[in-house]
Amino acid sequence: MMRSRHSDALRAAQMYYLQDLTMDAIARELRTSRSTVSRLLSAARDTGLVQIQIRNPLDTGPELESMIRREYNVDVHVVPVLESLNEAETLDRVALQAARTIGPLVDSNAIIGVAWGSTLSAVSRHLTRKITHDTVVVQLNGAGNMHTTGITYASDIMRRFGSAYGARVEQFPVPAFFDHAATKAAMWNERSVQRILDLQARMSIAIFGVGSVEADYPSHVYAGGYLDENDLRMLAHSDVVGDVATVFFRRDGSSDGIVLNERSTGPALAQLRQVRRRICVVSGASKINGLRGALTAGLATDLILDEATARRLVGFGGVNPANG
Amino acid sequence: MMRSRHSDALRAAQMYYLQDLTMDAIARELRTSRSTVSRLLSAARDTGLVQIQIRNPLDTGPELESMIRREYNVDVHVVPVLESLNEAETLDRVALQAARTIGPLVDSNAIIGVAWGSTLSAVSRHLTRKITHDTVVVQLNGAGNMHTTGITYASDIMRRFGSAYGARVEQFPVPAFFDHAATKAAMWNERSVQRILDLQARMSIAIFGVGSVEADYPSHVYAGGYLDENDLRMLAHSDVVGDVATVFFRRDGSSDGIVLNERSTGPALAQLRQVRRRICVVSGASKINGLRGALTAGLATDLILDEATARRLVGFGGVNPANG
DNA sequence: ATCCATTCTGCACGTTTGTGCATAGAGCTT
DNA sequence: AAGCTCTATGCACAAACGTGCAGAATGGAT
Repeated sequence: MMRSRHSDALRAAQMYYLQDLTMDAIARELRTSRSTVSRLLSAARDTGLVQIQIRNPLDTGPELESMIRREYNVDVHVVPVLESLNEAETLDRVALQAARTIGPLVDSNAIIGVAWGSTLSAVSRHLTRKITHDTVVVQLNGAGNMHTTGITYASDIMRRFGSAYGARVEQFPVPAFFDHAATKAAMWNERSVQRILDLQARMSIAIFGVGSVEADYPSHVYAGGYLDENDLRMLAHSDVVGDVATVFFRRDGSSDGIVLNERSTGPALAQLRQVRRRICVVSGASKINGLRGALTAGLATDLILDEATARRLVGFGGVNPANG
Repeated sequence: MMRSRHSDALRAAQMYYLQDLTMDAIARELRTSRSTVSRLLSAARDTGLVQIQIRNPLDTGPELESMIRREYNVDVHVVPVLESLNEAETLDRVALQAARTIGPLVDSNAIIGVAWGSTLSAVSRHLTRKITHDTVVVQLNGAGNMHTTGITYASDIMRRFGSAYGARVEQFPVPAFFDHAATKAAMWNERSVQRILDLQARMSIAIFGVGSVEADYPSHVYAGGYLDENDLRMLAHSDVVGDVATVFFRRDGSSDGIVLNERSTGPALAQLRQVRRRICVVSGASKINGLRGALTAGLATDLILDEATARRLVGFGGVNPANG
């Protein structure tokens, strides 16, 4: 019969996770083999039928988390990672845990704003499926640059989000930065663009990393041909420490008077702050300055980051980064 | 150091459930043995650090559930149970799954109304701990009868709820039924009683079973010395099919004119319906008539019941009970 | 300092679970 | 119906896991 696959997975999950039966016992009840049950359960996890959450009671959590929470008024998820791991492995584990953490927050009718970048790309590879309805994934900022339209790169990320949650995907086919602010103004009056802007204005969840000017290996934005020498010099003179979705800010969280933002296609910081749930994912301690700025700017409601970075964020463990 | 126990459990849980590391790998990172990690994880589950939920996508669930959902407008959790199990084993498995299902719904600042009875007693034995703050567990109806004050029986249930969620427990030290409605009216003006009534009025969650007049082995209420022959005769003449928290109702969900209710200490059905989340737990197909009435009366927002009963509820599988 | 009681730990063993592979079955085409 | 492809199943083995037990560690009490 057709009922089998999905419905058996549901039954198996209930019996396994809620009634503590062994797979063997479940196999007998479902009249199948134990290995099938094992696979049913694994399917149940992969499709989001089983949701596993770790909730750490806010006040009893480790010192580190509560310090960050207090200082920046943000929900922190510190990802335990051995300090000996290299950047790539760390990113992978942060991304995996971020994906698992995000899953339960996504619900039907959500409008999910997604940025792009190496962090988001890693996260998008680890998303677990979850069946939702009328969910929309909308791209936060353009991805084109002087060399490519950026569409494939950014759209891979978007597509993964979309298929994980069964959501409609709305791409934003513009460059990351316009050459002229006037072009942006013109485009922003196009109805095709306004549809996207309207979705962004109604986002219920935003997911993004941070770019940091001083990062060891600089974010895409600062190295990938998005900005010319003029731009970079201008950034240096504006005390910019980092960006979120290609919108720049200073150490104190301010962004007024940064001319590059007038040509950027990301949502203004003030608009981003309107979003109910703003999830920032950070891996790698070298992003610390950008992260500090983003948090000071109040851009995130939830922060997922690796342990080493968390430690540096509150100032102990590791070299305290020079800052000017 | 002291950080160890709780905080290690948290780290272990994150690494195990969110990063898919093996216990072996976690043991190495935490510099301990694999068996310790196994125990840490089991502690994490027991203390509610790890929350596992089964969410069945509403529209894709098995036919049975959606039929009930449509007909009674209630969130259904059908507990898969072999038909060959006896009543006690079925109750145990329903109760276990109910306890696991309730856990994630309980949050800080909740006011949880709890009824008593064999079902609730079973549920209370299976609750998993979860750390919350300023949560209150309040008894829905008195438990005294002609022979005992009922305090130990009901309070065992209440105490288990209280300690599972770290909640304050408010007992309701009155008989299940007053002999005279006037006594109830007088008591209801007592400030000590009003404190309880006030809590009940502010409940955010109510958890109860149903009593059914025609059950194979009748609920406590109908056999336990709570009602005298007069009362029972009166019930029969009022077409009563069952009760929730010792408040009676008819097959069509109505309860007006049932005089016994004027002497009962449970919350009026209209008041119960005000509660945001009303969880009804039912095990045993013989409660079918009471259950139908309760659902028709709109008493529950969530229904947890065994498969056999669910099947009878929608009319197939098993003898359709005679009704008058 | 010593003793005791309690809790925690690691080992060793048996149990439970994941998975590669060969086979059976389902669905389609001709 | 035969032939094909693609998926689902069960077996068998290896990996991962839970737990009784004995010894180590901890924290009082004397």
